[in-house]
Amino acid sequence: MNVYKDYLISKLGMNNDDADLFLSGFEEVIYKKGSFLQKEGDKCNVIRIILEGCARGFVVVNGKEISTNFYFENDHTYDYVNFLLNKKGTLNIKALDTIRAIEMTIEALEFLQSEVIGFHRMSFHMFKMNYIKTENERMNFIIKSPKERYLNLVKNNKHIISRIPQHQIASYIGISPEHLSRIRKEISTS
Amino acid sequence: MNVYKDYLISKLGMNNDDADLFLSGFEEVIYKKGSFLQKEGDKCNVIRIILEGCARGFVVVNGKEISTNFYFENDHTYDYVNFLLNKKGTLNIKALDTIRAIEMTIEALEFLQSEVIGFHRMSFHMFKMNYIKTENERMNFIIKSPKERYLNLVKNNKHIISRIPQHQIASYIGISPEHLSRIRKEISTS
DNA sequence: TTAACTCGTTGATATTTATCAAGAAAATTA
DNA sequence: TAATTTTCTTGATAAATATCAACGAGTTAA
Repeated sequence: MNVYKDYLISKLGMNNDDADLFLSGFEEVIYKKGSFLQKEGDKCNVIRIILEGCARGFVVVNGKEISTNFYFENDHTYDYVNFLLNKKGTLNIKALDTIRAIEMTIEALEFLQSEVIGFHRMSFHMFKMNYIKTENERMNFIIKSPKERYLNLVKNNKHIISRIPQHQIASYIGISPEHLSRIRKEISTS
Repeated sequence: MNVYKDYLISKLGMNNDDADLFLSGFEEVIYKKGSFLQKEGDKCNVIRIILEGCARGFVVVNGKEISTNFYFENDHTYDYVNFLLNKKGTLNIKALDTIRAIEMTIEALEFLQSEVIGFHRMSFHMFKMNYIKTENERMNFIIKSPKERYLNLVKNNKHIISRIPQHQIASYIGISPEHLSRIRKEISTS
């Protein structure tokens, strides 16, 4: 967990003791490549942070898997929307590599948040960062063409380009795998 | 401001005194129809809550105005993403009606949030609700067709359908005004 | 009241994108 | 290594969507 502790301290500004207290609520878990971290219909009652490996969030529409998120080191993987709405999860999350993660029940997290104001602030902060990402992606669907959305990933999300299969990236930016292939060809010959 | 006070108490669970304290930081402002609440490049240093009327957020791309948000009673209209990133606003917000709103500097808000833990929790809560909306819209771009996105508005956002001109709704769901017109025709004859 | 403007619709056409089918290249497994 | 599966590419065609142009109905403003 030390990698994540470093992240809490250096990136999120926690002090050493708070970081230890926060991490004490977690348990380490391994997911094998191809296994599910979460299936559609599961209750979302655990928060999960990836320490190593990456995962893909997807929904199944007309028998096809459509990617909605990718998760990497230090990312949270839980279905926050359905947790907030107290509904069952609608998301599948599958390991693309062997994953090492830490997990805590949401009840434990909420207790920490209510007892230690620093945690509450930190949760809010992490949430804001996540919001910025989501809002930017939403705006990109309104404003940009598929080609521009792809170039945006190339520029700002190299980890997605380098670690995720191309056909899964395609659905993430809202196009077919064939079309993404042609967009890439067009880019490379210009 | 009493309408918004009722909203704070009944919908967001604040008590009477906290609601009064919160509202004491605000000043009431009127915007005439067609005027700008905010222009691209403005510093985002004020939070604004609409009491009456509605407004449209848009960006200009290739000389065309593309709608990115609509704001109604009780909505916040500030450019949160650019505020968080400490950048200049990228959004234009224009009054579609005469608007009555209340405004507070962000510094004043942050002071209240740091002094009164209830405000901090409330801010987080409002933020979460906003996040759910944004994330759902992002997912709709990935998963749903333009027709389905429009039907979704008809079902869940009647205030948008009834109060916003159709060609502005079109860009909001990522299509041309002509295409939305044809989608509507198709729906009405089936 | 007339003139100008906004809004929605429709048709013709061009462009973009999806779908279907096949195969090559790369990675994984037996 | 051979076999299998996954991934990516390409071509042909179909479907979806944008663009351009025109028009009429309402609204707003002079």
